[in-house]
Amino acid sequence: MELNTPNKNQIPATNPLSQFEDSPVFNYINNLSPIELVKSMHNGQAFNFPSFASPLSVFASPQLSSQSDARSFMRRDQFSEPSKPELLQSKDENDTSIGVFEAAQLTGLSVEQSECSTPANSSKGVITKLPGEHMELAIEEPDTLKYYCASPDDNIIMVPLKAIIEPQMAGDPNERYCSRKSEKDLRKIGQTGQNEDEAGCDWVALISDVADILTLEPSIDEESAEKQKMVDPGTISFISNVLQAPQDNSDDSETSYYAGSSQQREIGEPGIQPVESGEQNEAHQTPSVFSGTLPDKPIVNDAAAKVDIRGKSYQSSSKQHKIRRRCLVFEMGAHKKKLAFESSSSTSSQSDHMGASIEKHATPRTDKGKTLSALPGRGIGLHLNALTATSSGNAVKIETLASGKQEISQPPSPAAHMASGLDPTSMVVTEDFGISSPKMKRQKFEYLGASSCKRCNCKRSKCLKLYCECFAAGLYCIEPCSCLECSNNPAHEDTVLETRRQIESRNPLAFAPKVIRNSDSVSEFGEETNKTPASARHKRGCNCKKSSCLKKYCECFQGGVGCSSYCRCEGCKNTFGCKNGVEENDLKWGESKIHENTSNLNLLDIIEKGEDHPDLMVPSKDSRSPVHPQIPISGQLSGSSLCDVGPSTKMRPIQRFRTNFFYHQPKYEKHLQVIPEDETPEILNRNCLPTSGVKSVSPNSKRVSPPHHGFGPSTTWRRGRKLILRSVSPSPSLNPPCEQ
DNA sequence: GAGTTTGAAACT
DNA sequence: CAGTTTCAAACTC
Repeated sequence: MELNTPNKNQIPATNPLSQFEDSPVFNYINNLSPIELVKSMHNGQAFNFPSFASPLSVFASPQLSSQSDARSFMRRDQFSEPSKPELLQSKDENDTSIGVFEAAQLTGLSVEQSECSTPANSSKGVITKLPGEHMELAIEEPDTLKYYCASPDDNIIMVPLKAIIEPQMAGDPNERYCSRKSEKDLRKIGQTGQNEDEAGCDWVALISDVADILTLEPSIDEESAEKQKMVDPGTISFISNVLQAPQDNSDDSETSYYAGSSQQREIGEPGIQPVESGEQNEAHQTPSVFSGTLPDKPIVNDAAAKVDIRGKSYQSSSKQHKIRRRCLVFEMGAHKKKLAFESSSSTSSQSDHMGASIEKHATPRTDKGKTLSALPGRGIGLHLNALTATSSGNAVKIETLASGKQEISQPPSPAAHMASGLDPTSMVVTEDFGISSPKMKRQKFEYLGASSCKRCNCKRSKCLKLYCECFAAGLYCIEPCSCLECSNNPAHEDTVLETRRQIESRNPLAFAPKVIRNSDSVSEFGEETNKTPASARHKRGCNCKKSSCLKKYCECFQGGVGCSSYCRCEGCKNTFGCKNGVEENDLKWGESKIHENTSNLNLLDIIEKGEDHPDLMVPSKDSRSPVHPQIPISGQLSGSSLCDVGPSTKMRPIQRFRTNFFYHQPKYEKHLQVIPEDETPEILNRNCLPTSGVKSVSPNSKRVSPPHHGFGPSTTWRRGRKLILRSVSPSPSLNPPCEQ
């Protein structure tokens, strides 16, 4: 996060941005969210993440607003000549700093692209290239956003933002160089707080890649674009689109997949070639990773744009639906790690953390029915959900297979670490398709406990129910699966999507990560919950009766998290600590012991729920209270808190997003799935209610309902909680670097 | 590998 | 919403 955080002080006085900073717009934006505004803005701005635009849509009528923004963007784009003050002016004119901002950034993308592709004439690049296809693309994005806004699948949207940006920060100098050409312009356009030169460069670079795709790829046919527009959101989210990240420079063309519709486009990006480098790849990885997990279309798009990767993309000759199964597996063993990083051309850039890398897998792998090469070492299964718990700064590795499959490597989440006792730094998440035997299958889950690359064995569900781990993970079944009559495959995509939709309609969180980190939700509010050892928990909690939560029957246990007050388990002996952990930790911090281990009701939990439970923020139909207690009572809300966002969500979409707990999730993690799908907006809105307070517990359900107004005992508790939290020093392993 | 246990998911 | 059934993973032998 540090990297991402723009440091104005570091900006040279001569930096052109300084002028920009003086602008009212800049100030205004800055004021909106003092903390990391820049970052968030950028993140949210990611052009290829239509979902970002969704802030508006999320809170209001996504479609309209999205399009509106888009149009505005287009107009602005035309206006926005890189070097012209007009941009600034337009911003000033613009009522919304954010909306404009986004537009501006989008424009910036175009600009960047133009310049990169045509260095000679940077200023003209934008206009000259916008027409035609580019324009369409720009417009199209909004549409996509629209879908995302409405789709429950949005859950992941926020993730990519940081993911992308941050990696970019460490981007390749070469790339920066390219970006720099237009950097100045970009800054004028989109720069709000990102004054830091390097950051700016990276950011620009990121955009530029996207822009490259948009502008450089003449081959993109309109038809495809149209189809994408038509794509069902659910489809997008479900399908495991994969970014192809060919890293071989030798590859002349790169393929991007518009997974959103399961359709792919082939995009040649010669212009990006120079940029491709290990670092570059690294920078791009993150997005890629998320793309796989997230609602696809936007991300994929982005991924395609960003991921200049080597490795052959999985292309379909006839725009077939490209669906790939993605699996995340922790690969244990140093050699694996080494492989992962060495193979990637980029090992380097991320100074303090393992570099993310995209590597092409030498051994071709294929989708179900084809031979898969086994990876060396023993893999630890990591469900996508597991990513949610990953601490920021951890390297993410995406391994793109020749067949189009991707491997995503990522250090295990804290929870996983806790569960496994493994050194986070020694682990790499790798997709391992080679594990097919039951033994191996089990091994996958050994440490993380999170579901990982699933290989189901369904016999009656056709792999279209949540019983099926593949389906539940949003993956198509692949060869290693032993399922019968499987319908969870590209051939039945429609069915799969429809089923998914149905399930989501029943339970919007059905495909959400089962394990979430508390810190995610709370960080927003200035809490340090993530510093609590037991910072992860199961979304719904378990209901174990006989396993004492000590076996993998228990989802909490399996997920490597402790049981929480959400659990209805009996005789819980979960060693990961949540229930116990909370108690213990709190006690350590001086809080009086309030609850029993197995107690279903405990004030700490209640409090914790109120503060830490993103998952509490569930759809209205969920019995759990969505109200976030912290806001009203604590009075500690940061300026960026949800409440602060204020009524003008429209005006400040990004800000609003920023306040979203998702947004604050550590860079590479939670976003992927932690982000609840549609409910996010609702949640946020509710959270803003000033009346929300500490939740009351229902003995039976262990669910809490928000007290209405009033600072009763709950307030006290809450306060106690806060005090405790403040006094506690974060656990390094669990605490991602402070974003600030 | 077969059978049992377990608890989530689905159903009523 | 609670109780029951179905299901497949986890587990045991």
